[in-house]
Amino acid sequence: MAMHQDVFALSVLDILTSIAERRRRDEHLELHASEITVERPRDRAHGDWSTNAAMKFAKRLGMNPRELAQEIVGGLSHVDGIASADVAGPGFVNIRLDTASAGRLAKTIVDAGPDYGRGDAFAGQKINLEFVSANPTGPIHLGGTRWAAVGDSLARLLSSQKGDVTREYYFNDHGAQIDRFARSLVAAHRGEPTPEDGYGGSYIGEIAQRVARSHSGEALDDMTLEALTETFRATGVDFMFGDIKQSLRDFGVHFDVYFHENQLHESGAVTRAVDRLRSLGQIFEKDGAVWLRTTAFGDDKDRVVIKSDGQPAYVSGDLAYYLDKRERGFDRCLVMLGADHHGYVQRLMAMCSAFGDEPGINLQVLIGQMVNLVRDGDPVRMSKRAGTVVTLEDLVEIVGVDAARYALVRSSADSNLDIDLDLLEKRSNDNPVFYVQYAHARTTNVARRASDEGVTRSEFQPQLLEHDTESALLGALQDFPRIVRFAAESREPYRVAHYLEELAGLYHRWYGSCRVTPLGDAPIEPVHSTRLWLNDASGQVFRNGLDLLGVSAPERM
RNA sequence: GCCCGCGUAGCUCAGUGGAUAGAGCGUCUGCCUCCGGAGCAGAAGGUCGUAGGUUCGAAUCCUGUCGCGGGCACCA
Repeated sequence: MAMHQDVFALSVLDILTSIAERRRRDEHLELHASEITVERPRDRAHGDWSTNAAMKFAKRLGMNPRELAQEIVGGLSHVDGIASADVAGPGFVNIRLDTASAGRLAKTIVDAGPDYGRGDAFAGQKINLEFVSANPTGPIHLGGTRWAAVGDSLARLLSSQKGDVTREYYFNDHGAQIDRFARSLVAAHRGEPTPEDGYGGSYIGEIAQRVARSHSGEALDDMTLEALTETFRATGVDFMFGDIKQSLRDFGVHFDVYFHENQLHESGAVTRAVDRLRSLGQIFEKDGAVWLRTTAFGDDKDRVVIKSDGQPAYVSGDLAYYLDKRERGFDRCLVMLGADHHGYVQRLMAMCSAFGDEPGINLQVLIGQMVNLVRDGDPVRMSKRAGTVVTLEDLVEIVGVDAARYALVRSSADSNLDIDLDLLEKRSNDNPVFYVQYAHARTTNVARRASDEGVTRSEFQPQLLEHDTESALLGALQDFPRIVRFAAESREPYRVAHYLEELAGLYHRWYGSCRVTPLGDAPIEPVHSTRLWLNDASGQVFRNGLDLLGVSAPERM
């Protein structure tokens, strides 16, 4: 498929080079294709493509920008596929495609089908994407839900670019928070109040009952407190984790690997990681503890790896886990963390450097800001099951999977997000996700009607796609592969959602202006079948885009 | 005190140094005699927190400052 953008950039480069040679100023000039940007103008009235090359290079060529722009226009007017080029404003060059050249895209997309938008930007890369990783001490809260939606979508984006992606969940079943969870279960079982540092919420009672039922043949009451706590710990964690997995499945998110922290400690991986760092000269001992010299890599203080009581500190698990991922062959480890863990990032990066790896390449940490549910302008904090936090299940129950995933994935993770339940729940028809889904449903409906009336994709005459709304729609359709690639590279799935909303608007406008089935008894003409190609191409892009977000593309609504 | 993120329309948010700063919702006015009105056309609504700086050009980059959120353990 010819990428107009790239072709035009090369043409501009040729023109600039020949001007430079003519003016014998090439000895002062270094021209690189990467410096020339051919972009979509924000305002479509300015044309299909636009370049600011004249303004950027005017000084270096010793010309004024508009004069240079005029020369570029002269050169571009002979390029294949260009209908016209004009100088505008301070020296922009605006390019307009001829309609046949632009319209051929409709057939290209239909022929490519689900492959339209795929690329190979991440070909050959083995990527580990770790996300959610919520502790099995309670249901997944909203922050984890955001990561489930964003992480799953990011995995789809990276895969669409030929990345070899493994989705991984780090199951933290080792530390003190599990002890508190176990004590809370035991207290609930015995009808005692929740321990001061324990977990509240009705789910604790539920899990405690399920644990008791599953051990009904055994004499729980005769056990020592220690044995009882051990029983509730092991079985309770299993139940809790089963619930979490079920919630994620219901949310449409699956993981390839559930990695248990326990196995790092049991397999000696922690010791091996420390030994490795020691041999690299990054370890020292002080006050009876074993330290990692993270200050050598920008951390604000050194970190304890093995505490003076001989127990491994929390970091040691991450050291071992990272080394394990690298040994499993992942060149790129992506880790998604909530904003409440962002203080940890510098430490992780220092750790990566200590192993001799490159932070930002071999290890990248993505931080997501907090999510709040809001109703009537006030934060919603109560959950039926968990008491003080809102959970994934709560959100899905209220608004459904599609609306929940879409709302969480459509904003940049860098922003604190307030989700308005009034909007998602009461007026769900006006929700952006429905706007996009309806556009898709409309494409299938138009195709159905066309088929009933005898309009088929028998003819394709792209020069007939000449309406303003058609060139705007084609322009957006052509952007899709670029958007997908950019979203994957910047790890920002929300860009796909933003794009789809824009595309939906353009499609609806086109629908209002251009008919696929003729009015009344009017005959079926080539323009109708050609428009059916455009309609079906639009539907295909909606499907491909929604699929990248993990949101369904219904045929009827 | 130090570190990270964010301050853009009434609300929720886009805006990859470019042209008149955008979308959805909300408000107001039109459009169902034919492919689904969950739609379209139009109106109103902005000191891009604030003060400087860099640049031909700044919402965007830099510095200060104010506000909001989050974090600063031999806890996990």
